[in-house]
Amino acid sequence: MSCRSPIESGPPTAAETRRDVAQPQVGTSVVVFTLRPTGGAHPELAVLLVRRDRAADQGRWALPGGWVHKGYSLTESARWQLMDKTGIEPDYLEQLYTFGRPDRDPREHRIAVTYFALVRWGEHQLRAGPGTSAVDWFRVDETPSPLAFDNDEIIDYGLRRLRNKVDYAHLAFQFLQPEFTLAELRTVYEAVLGQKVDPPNFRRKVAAAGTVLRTGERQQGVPHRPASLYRCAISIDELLDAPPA
Amino acid sequence: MSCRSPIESGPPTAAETRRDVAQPQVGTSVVVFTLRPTGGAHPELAVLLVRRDRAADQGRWALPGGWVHKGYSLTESARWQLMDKTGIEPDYLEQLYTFGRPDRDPREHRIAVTYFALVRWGEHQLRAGPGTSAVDWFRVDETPSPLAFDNDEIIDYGLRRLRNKVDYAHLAFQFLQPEFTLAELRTVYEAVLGQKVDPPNFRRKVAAAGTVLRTGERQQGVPHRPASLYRCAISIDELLDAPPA
DNA sequence: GCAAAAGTGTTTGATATACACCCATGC
DNA sequence: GCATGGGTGTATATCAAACACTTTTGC
Repeated sequence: MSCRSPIESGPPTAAETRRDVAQPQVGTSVVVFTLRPTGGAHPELAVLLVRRDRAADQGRWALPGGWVHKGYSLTESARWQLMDKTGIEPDYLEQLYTFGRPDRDPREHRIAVTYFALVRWGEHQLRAGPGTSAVDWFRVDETPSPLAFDNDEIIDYGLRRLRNKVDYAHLAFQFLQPEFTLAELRTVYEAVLGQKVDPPNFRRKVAAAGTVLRTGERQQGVPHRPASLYRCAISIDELLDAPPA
Repeated sequence: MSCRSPIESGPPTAAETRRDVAQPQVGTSVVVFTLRPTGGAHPELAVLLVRRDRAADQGRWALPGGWVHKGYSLTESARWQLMDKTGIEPDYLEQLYTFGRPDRDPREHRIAVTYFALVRWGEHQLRAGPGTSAVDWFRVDETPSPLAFDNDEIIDYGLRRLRNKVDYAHLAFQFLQPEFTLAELRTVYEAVLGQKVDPPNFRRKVAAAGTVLRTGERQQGVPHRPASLYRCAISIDELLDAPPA
């Protein structure tokens, strides 16, 4: 218990500035979330996993990803690897964290630049790509344990980020159609946060934030008073992956 | 203005999963902040830069950093490169973001895993390391413009992160001795946030947060009522670089 | 009318801010 | 005493939560 420094481990090897020494491999991994209908009124938060077809944790489920190639940005790499391995092209993609412990992959030192992505349920056709024997969605609290490598840790972190950002930022729209009711928006919050939200207070909150606009249209064919429809009032470009804003 | 997707750029080349294609180089860069006394009552926030001695933006000031070597974690790499290039061994080191646009370095595609670090003024001896002709501190709002590569952008992001975390987390202690007065702690906040803070309210805020403890000792030799001394009540281990907590 | 969910209003408490005021020390 | 900053108290505004209540639709 101290506020001072615990200097860790020992000094490095001899030549530290030489660039001819071997570097770790670099890859991307993506935590893709979606909101899956349950039949009931409460959709559930699900994460996308692929079943590994190759050595090192073969048969285990893992996050989709792949290598980073020279000449392509990290975002491009993540997007393309995700498309290649799973068939999914996400609208929203944001960098999470970069994992680089030498022992996180048993074969060799491999750095993972991780992303998290949000997609609407049903808009994407799953297709298992090279190196994977299956692709599927799993409830975030029911992933097949243990996942490959340090992927449990990465999902935990992605989930934490999603929960932190959903109310202050405007990620919830990524799970909905362009027009939606406030009740639908609220169920997104509830599924992400894992708890009930008071409808009247939620209404005031989003109204005060100014992130939604009434379209003037109303819901139709429901066995109760029809709700007003809304659109999001902000551009996705305002919150895309750029970390420096 | 849309909440839907702007799919960017084109598809990748042919074989996406081959690992024998060239990968970008991987390095770390560190944004080191300190609180530098000014003679007056208000210390100023300063950032550490090195003058580049080699090709590609030679002569420009840049963030200290270097390559990542196989077998060492990213945190270790950042810490060692910082020690090697500047002589500084920071207590607090936290990952910021990973920059990887292919054009961020004119020579070749190079990924930068960036960190930010906090050190106490006067505790470290600056020493220019290999590849650098000088090391020095600069006020955050008076860095020699333009810095090398995309380093201005990286510093902006680090500063934003520091400002966001200083009040809710407990980074301010990293700028102070183990025992300090609340006035000293307040000047840290003021220097980081760039604005005045009301002393009575600040006192209540930190008291309510429970992040400080009275030592029972008091200031001595000041030409006014002596202030109580405090220690931080939390371990640095609780907030070190681990992103997943 | 009744059920069900939309939508409005009100009360309450917690929290942030502004600022008046007293306290303890060196000179 | 007086100046200076340490430290306390208090009034106000703002915001969040809880919940009673009214409205509008299908049946």
